[in-house]
Formats: sequence, C-alpha cells, structure tokens
Amino acid sequence: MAVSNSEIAAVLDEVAALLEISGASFFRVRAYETASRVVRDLSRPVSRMIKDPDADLTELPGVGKDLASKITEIATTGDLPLRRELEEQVPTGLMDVTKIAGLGPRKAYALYLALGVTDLDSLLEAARSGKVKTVKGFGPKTEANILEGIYAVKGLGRRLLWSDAEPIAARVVEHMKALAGVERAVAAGSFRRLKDTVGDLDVLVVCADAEAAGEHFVSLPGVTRVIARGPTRSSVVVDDGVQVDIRVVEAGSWGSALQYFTGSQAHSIALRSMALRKGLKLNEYGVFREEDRVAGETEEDVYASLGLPWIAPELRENRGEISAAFEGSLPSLVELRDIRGDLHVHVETGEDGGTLAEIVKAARRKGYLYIAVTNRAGSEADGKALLETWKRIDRVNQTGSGLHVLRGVEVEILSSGTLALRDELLSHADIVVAAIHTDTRMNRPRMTRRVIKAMSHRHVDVLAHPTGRVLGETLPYQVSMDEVIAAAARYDVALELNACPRRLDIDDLACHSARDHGVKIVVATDAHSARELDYMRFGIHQARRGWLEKGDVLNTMTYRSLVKYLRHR
DNA sequence: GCCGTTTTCGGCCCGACTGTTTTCAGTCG
Repeated sequence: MAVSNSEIAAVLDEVAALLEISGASFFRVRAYETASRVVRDLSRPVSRMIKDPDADLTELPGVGKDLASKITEIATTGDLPLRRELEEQVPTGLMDVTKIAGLGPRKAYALYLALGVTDLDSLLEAARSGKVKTVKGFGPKTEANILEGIYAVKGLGRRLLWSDAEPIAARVVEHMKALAGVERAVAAGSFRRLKDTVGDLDVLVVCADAEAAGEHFVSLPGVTRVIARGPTRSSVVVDDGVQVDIRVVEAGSWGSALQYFTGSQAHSIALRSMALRKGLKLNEYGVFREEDRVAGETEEDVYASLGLPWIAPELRENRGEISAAFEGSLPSLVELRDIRGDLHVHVETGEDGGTLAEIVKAARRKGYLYIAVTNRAGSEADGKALLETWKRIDRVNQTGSGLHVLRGVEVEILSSGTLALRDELLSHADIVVAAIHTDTRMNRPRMTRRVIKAMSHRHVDVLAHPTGRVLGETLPYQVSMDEVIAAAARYDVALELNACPRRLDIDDLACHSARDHGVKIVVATDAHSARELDYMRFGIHQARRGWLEKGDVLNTMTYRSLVKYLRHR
C-alpha cells in the first residue's frame, strides 16, 4: 500500500499532540511537528524514497536517525506503535479539548486526571456542573471561557477564504487609520502571505499612544467578544466569528514587528535561529547585538542584518526560501500585470452566464490580448452547441477588435480516461482543456491512471482544476499529483491553476513542484461572467506562493507565441 | 528528538497576556 506524505504527516501530528498532552518535553514534541511539516511539504513521495537506495531520509532537515525509521515505518504500515501506545495512555478526545481557546495540553490533561474529562462532551458536562472551577489551577473565569469556547470549537474550526477575509481586513485597517495618531496599519499574518485560506486576522499598527489605539480597536463595530486587552496587544471576535488580533508598536520597530507578525512561524523560527548563530537576537522590537538595536525600522533592514535580501511574504513558509535568499536565487515572482489573457472562460451558461459580447468587452478593458472560450462538453451530444459557439467566435474575430478569441472546449474526462468528444472535432479546436466533473470518487490508482490517460491524448493542451477541490466544501480527488506532474512533463501538457477563490487548484506546493519539473502553468479564472474575470488576481497570489515566475506561466505569452506554442507542442 | 566553523552534550525563538496565583505556569502567535 502506498501511504501518502500527508497521511504520514497526519500520524506524526497526532503523535506530537498526544506527546504534548502527556507532558513530554516541548522540544521532543516540536521535533515531531517539524518532521510532519517537512514531510507534508516534500515534493517527492516518501513511500518512493524509502525504496530508493540513493535517498536518505536523515538528510531532511529536522529528521534524524530515530524519526527516519519512524517515518519509514509509517510509510510501510500506515501507523506507528508509539501512536498506539500513546492512544492507550491519553484519550484522543483531549486533542479536541485543546482546540478551545485558552485550553492547552497541560490544562486538558489536568482535567482528565482530576475529573476524567476525555472529550468535548465530558468537558461540557463537567463545566456545566461547576466541577471545573474546583480543580487546582482553574477558576470561575476559566470555566466560563470553556462554556463559551466549546461551542465555537464544535461549530467553527473552519478557515476563511482569503477573498472573504479581504473585506474584513480592509474594514479593520480603515477603522484603525481613522484614529488620530495612527501612522500605519496593515493586515499581516497568513493574510499578508496570501494563503488561500486565513484562520484569523493579525493587524499591526504604529501609534505613539498605544493605549488609545487599543481602546479604539475594541470599539470596532461588529465586535462580539474581547478575548484579550493589553497595553500593546488585543484580540477580539467580530460578528462573523472571525478572530482579529492587533499589535501596536513604535515606528522604530515597524520592520521587525511586521516580519514577526507576518510569519510564518516556521520562517520566523528559522530566521531567529540564524540570528543566534550570528550572535544576534531577533524579536518583534528589532535585531539586537547585546543591547544595541542594529535593525528594525524596515523589513529590508531586518533581513539585511542577517545577510539576506528581502523575502516576499508569499514565500515565507520555511520551504527553502531562506537558503535561496542566501544564495541569491530567489524567484522573480509573476505579477498580475504579466498576464496577457485568460484561457478558461465560459459564455452563455444559463441565466447568470455572461454573453460572448460582454466577456469580450470586459477582457478588452483588462488589456488582454486573448481569451479562450471553453464551454463544457460532457458528451458527443454537446458537439453541436460547441460548433455554434465557435461560429460566433469566428464572427467576433472577423471584426478585428484587437482581442483574439480562441475556439476552445472544456472536455470531460470520462471514467475510463477517454475524452467525451471525438478526435475529429477536437482537432478543430484552438485549445483543448480537459477536466473531471463526474465519477469523482475513485481510488487513487484508478483516478491517477484516468487522468494520465487523458493527458496522453494528443489534442489535450491543459488539465483544468487538477484535484477538483473546493475549499471548505469538497476534498481533492484521490489522485497522485506527483505522477500527474511527471506525466505533464512527459506529454508537455500544461496544468491549470484555477483562480476561482474557492478552488485555487492546484495548490502552492503543486505549483512549486510543477515548476521544478519544467511543467507550464495556466492561471485561468473559469469565469462564467464578465465580473468573474477579476478572479485572476487570486490565482496570481497562489502562483506567487508556488514560486512561479513569468516564464512558468503560459498565459503571460504574447498571442503570437501562444499560438505557436499550441500548434507545435 | 535534533544538531554542531565554539559544542557529540546542552542547548533548542521569543515575548505578551490571562487567570490563578502571592511569584508564575500555561497559552498563544
């Protein structure tokens, strides 16, 4: 059986959580967490590495002899004896208990020992009956927080789409800037790193009067609960259940505070370790040699003091960006203005669907050189409508509007991996985008074979939304992206990065891996209306997180180059 | 549990806030 990297990482995470609850050394716990992250971020499957005599797991950062053998065991058997032992000692339901804000592993374990709390339900019972506040180290406030927080965990636990977080962030920033004395205000954290989903919002503010800024912050309209209110740091929950944290600093610490508050945590830890090795100390107030602050006013200063160029927030995940920065090999990331067209657009698809004329007008307004109209074809029966659409496209092109409309199709990949349209028809398309919308619950080997068979078809140019995920709704298909990327390189098929904010499919890691394999990416909106052409910027966010440069993205090409590429591939 | 142009042992990022404490552990980011 082939155990995927994310499955291995999940076992390591569970071991880390159970170890932490049982009181293991913080550093031992962190070793498991680090290993989990390293395995999850790996572009090669561990299950294949362990069969390769040239590959050595101990060469991975944070993986020593012991963890290498444990990872090998998980990759082989799917589980670990240590995890099973811990499961006997520690009720796994306590992992849910630690998700309650303010309840960590130590307190959860204390409640288990004192009251026999094993999960959220038994905790709720204990809190309701007033037993929690009788335990040493607990009081009435903690008990009240548990009663309040437990429903949040049961109902919530979900992350916001980046595109949904954006208006909330804008609201908070605007509110803070309205206060006299606030010099700067910006949303940092995973929002600034442009992650596809955002857990909570972190806002950094420069204000001489920190007290006034904190007071003003908790007066933000829509605040339903104040979690913490300190002189430099406060946290609230706003109407939609989103936690917003604010941190107030002085202007001289802006850069170091912005670095610290942007994260990621793994990136920050790596930077701080690096500082220590150079005899420096990095915290949110600056970079210090002994007592002297040697940097801190700007992020550029902070990185420069460590001998590094500034690193774009999108890259700050400790996935190799620090060594790339050190070597001067950071990617020159693709930008929205590099995009020359959209290669996945639908027209006249029901009541809300945009007309061809509307879409063309909107695309021209964006300054695009081309778009591809790729209406769906799920069976041979759709061939007739497709030909009609193509005829209308021909007429638009004859008007010579300056925008080239490509005659495309989004053709269904049937269960067997064959395409829903016959070759003769496909051969007349300017661009063929293949995708799966039906029979999505296959096992991994079958689904992978199905996709790769479709990619081997000589007319297929692009594989659209390759994993089918819809954030917060639909899990990705069981498909080996590693094999799909290898096939894309072999058959010279581009992979789509679907820019719809609910999809953003493929993800950042797959983008990075595709780039490493020389596979071209198409960033496309899958727009069904003129307005949805604006999704492009979300796709660019993800592309940047995936280290993509302009040259990695197919639709940065001029029209002439694109046509040449499509004809000769 | 990992790791080493000071180290194979003794470190491991660092500070703010809360609640429960009579001086600090636990939690969080």
